[in-house]
Amino acid sequence: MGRRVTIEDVARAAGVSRQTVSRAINNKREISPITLERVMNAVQQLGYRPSWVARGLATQRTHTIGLVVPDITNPFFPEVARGVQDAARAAEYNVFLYNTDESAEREHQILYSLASQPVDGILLFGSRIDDSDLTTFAESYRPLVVLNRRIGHPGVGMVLVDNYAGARLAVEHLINRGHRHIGMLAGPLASPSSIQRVGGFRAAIEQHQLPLQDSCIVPGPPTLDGGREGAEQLLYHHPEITALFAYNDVMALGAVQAYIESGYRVPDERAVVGFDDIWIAELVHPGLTTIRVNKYEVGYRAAQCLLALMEDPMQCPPAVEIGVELIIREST
Amino acid sequence: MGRRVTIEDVARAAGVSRQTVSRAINNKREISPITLERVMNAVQQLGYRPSWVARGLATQRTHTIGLVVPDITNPFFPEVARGVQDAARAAEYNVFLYNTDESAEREHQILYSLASQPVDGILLFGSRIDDSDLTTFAESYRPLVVLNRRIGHPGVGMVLVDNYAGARLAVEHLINRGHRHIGMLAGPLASPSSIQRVGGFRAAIEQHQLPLQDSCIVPGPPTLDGGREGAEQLLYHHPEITALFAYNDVMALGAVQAYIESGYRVPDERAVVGFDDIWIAELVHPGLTTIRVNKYEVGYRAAQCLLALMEDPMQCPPAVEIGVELIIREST
DNA sequence: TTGAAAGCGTTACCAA
DNA sequence: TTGGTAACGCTTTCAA
Repeated sequence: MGRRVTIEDVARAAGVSRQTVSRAINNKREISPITLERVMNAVQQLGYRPSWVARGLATQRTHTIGLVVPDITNPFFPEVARGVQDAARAAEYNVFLYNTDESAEREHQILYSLASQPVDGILLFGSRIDDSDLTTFAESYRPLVVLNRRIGHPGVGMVLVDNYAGARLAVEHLINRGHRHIGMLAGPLASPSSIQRVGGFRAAIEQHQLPLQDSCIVPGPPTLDGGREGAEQLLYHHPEITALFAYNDVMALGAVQAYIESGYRVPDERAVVGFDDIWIAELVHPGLTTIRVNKYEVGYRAAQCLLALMEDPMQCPPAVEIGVELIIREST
Repeated sequence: MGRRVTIEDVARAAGVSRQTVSRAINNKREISPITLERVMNAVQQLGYRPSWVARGLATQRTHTIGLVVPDITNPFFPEVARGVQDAARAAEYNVFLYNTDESAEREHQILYSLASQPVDGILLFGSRIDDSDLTTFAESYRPLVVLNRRIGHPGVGMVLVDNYAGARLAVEHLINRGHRHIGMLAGPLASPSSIQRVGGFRAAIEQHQLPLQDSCIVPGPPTLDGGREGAEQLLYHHPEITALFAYNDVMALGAVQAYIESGYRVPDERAVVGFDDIWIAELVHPGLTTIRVNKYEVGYRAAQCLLALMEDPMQCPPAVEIGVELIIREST
């Protein structure tokens, strides 16, 4: 292994000062072509690679961002993460990944620990802490971009998926298909996107003057089992419900399973529409009708917003709006 | 925002030296209970959080590992990543995530850049560079754990999925089902796990003295389209083939789609078995017969191995062996 | 265009 | 048990 090659070694080899080496490798142009070449040769020769840690300490910037998601195994997030990575890579940033497991406490821990971590900015997706906590954090902290939350604060960026419109599209589609008793699997109660989707759901139902009891909206974890159990519960308490709008595709898939296991045919007897349009939505049978969200775009644009914010931390960037689209398949 | 609270501020507030503060926050016990308490009070009061960057520069360790995967949107990897994250978190390590896109060149870039990055160790999954490059890298570098490669080098850990046995299990299952003309979708040629799976495939075929032409083994990207195209190609050139063993579940799913679109019934007329047992394998219709790999375990144990290696970088840890299991569903 | 000196915030080493 | 001083490897500031 040997000792690390430092800027000092390069300086000595090239017969210049450390500072000159620094200028050379950072493309400052207050340097003569001849010295530049000499330095670069020495860099090559010695295989010098500047230390990001030392540089980070000197500049107070580490070229690193933290990506916080509920759970990377939730199929919504890998694509988002991919978008983030690609945007980050283009700007030569590294990405730390953290999972909160939908736990506000865990999220707190991570956010708190990130304060001493070498990150220049944070991407917070699927946040479960409450608004006041988040604002406090934003105030004491560096640039931050949040998903599906309105935080009007300098240095904080927002990416907003049009959950409300998406939910309405879903419900109206079900109504068009002739359903009059529609339930909802609401997902995690603490999730802003859940609140927004429930809002759109209610609005559409009311607008069409359909019956709606609160007990027709059941919360649950955004997982296959969460969807299955929610559907079973509704089947038991509200057998009149013939169609379900699910918080996300995974829950929708669970619901379809529950229906089929209970002997119902989908879509003939029971219909289900999901949200997100994860890649398997078109592979399963019946194909899942859903609201498409461009997940890669969510990640990519969030990262871009963060990068801009890190350039100028005091700005209030406009919210990044992500549109949605109804994708009709066989489950409705 | 204000200026950062440093160890100096704490020292002043507590009326001790920086060194004493350092001892206090690092739980060294060469410190009297009274001073410890005084220091900790000051830490609380000022909201002091040590800087990982400064600490990293001083200790030459950043408590960070780099996780390199081909593509986090390939459904094999989120679970692996999750295992890594959980193991890393337990040891208070951060995880950088990088995607190579199955490109050896890109992998090179990442590995090379990681040399100046603040990581204490690297987890390399789905590597596509050749053995000599990898060995060179391992030599000049810090602890490293690779998946599905035998690199006998101090400081390098190995996690080996039993691809060979898995492939044999798959093929023997197909043979038991009465198939005599079996093809393989081999996945990425440069992938060691592909080579191992092809090896197991050939061995099983030969042992049962079944016919096998090289053209019955077609490579392709490990994606849905890769599987679909591979299956179509085989359908065209080798219509006698009634069963397919696919490099992974995603390709297998693509193959099933291709068959169904071409009017074949699965499993009655054509059978397919995959590899990995990703979560949707049991959701699709027909459910996919596959070889189960505990992906979370792969990540978790790889990370543990790396953590041990970072404690003692010169050891040659035993390879971590990951067993596999045949899961029979409706596609065969 | 170049170089010297002073940080950046921490820990390591040695002396008190 | 404590504190002083010197790293760690780089950039920034200012002077030449």
